[in-house]
Amino acid sequence: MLDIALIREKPDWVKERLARLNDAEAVARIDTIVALDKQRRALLTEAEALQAARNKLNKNVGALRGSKKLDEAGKAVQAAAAVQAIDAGDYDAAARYMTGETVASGTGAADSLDTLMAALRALGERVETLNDEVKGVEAQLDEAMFWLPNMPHDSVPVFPSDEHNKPWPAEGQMPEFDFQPRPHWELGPALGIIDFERGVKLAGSRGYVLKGWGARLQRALISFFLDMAREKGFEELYVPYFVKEDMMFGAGQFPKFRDVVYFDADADVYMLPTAEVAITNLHRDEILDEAQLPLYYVAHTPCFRREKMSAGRDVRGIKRLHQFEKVEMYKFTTPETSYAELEALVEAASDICRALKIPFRRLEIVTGDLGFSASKKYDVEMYAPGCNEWLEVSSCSNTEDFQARRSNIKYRGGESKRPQFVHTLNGSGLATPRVIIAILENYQQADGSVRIPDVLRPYLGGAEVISARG
RNA sequence: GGAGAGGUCGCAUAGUGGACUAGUGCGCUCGCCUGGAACGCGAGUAGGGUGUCACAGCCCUCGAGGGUUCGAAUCCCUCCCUCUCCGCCA
Repeated sequence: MLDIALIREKPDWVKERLARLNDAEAVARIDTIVALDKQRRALLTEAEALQAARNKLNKNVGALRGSKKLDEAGKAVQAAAAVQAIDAGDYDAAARYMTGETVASGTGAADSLDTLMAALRALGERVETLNDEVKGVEAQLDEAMFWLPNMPHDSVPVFPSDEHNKPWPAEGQMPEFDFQPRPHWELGPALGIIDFERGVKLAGSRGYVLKGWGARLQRALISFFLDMAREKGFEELYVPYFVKEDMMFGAGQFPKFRDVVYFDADADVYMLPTAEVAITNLHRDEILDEAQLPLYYVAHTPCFRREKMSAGRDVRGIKRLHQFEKVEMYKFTTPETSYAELEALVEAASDICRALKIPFRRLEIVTGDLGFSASKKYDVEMYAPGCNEWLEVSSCSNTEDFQARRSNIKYRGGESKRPQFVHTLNGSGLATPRVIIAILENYQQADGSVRIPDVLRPYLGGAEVISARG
């Protein structure tokens, strides 16, 4: 969510930023938002003035009805005058007649008090009508605001699409083979550690089963990832794998990416497409102390994605799946430190690649490929020689206060008066089974066996090689 | 899943139709007192919206949403959550 006040004050500046995303729809939305905001405030002024009048008159009517100074005839006279004032729109005068502060002249009919009640009822109904109008406009405004993507940081290269994402120089030793390296979709089944046929039998397209060393390798990786993060100060979390709808809005998945998630209509909950959704909302509706920041969290969860948009793409192997495992690192920070924290986050992901001794590179994401929530984003890609691809194993983003606004997460600074929004960052550290692809393809040997990276051996009982013999 | 009790300010509690402009205690902050502290005394102590140069002011929020009423923390309905007991269960 962007700041409505910023849009109100500098619509053209915001448009220019959004234009960098190559998202014409987002830019066009600004005019709609400005108009709705204006309409909302005009209605609100009117509604609140009337509401204030109603509150005051309702309070005074009790005083009039219960007045000991006035007899019935006297009350009728005051009531009649009050009704006249209300009809004329002079609510202050009406209030004074009702308290007896202004003594009315003339006569009052016997039913003047009833007439006054009716006038108050009518006033109440007008307030309700106006409030409904305000709510209607607010709903439209919220809808428009929720569809608006985040603005790119000034440092993000301005290009229209992912073809222009800027790779940094690769790090690590590129593997050299004296044989033709095989892709993982051959190695896995040959080793008996990936079973595609039975996976599809169980779950349909993109289903897979990891067996034996495949399953153990994944479990080892997850433990290793969590340990790496913990050593860097991330607190480990175990979170729900499904969340309520508001959480999906809070993290920026909804409304735009509604069709990528699995939904339990009966319980009205959504399966996580990433742990980021759960962790973002961990501190929803909270005001944190500045002294608590930065907060570092890490969680391992499965991730469920329908991959509707990419039906037919990457159907081979275990690169793009409906279900995969990911260790997610997450930070809540102050605005001052979030960009330094982003660099540290990418380094944390890179350190895992270094420890596994797999060649990797950082990809600087351009404006046209930033996604919905990020202000700035880096991907980390591992090289896979078998399929000759760079595999995205991590994506690290600073969303600035975009998610914090949606989830209402603030902090109170030392001296500062008003709570302000935190910045949130997320980065995979890392995702599997993609890392399994990289291990199989980088560590394969001529006989089809695969060496186990040194750092994982302690997690696998000291084993050094995975071979078809088991 | 069944039966019952409950959800009010950071925490604890009061509040059964208008005086609630939500009281009190604790906690916290500031001041006075003190050589310094404790005690005591005094003041302050939510969030959001609107508005303003900034204040002020006004509006909303007592789990959520509806309803009754001139007026709802308070009465009615629906839902959510928590607790106790029972049943089932890794």
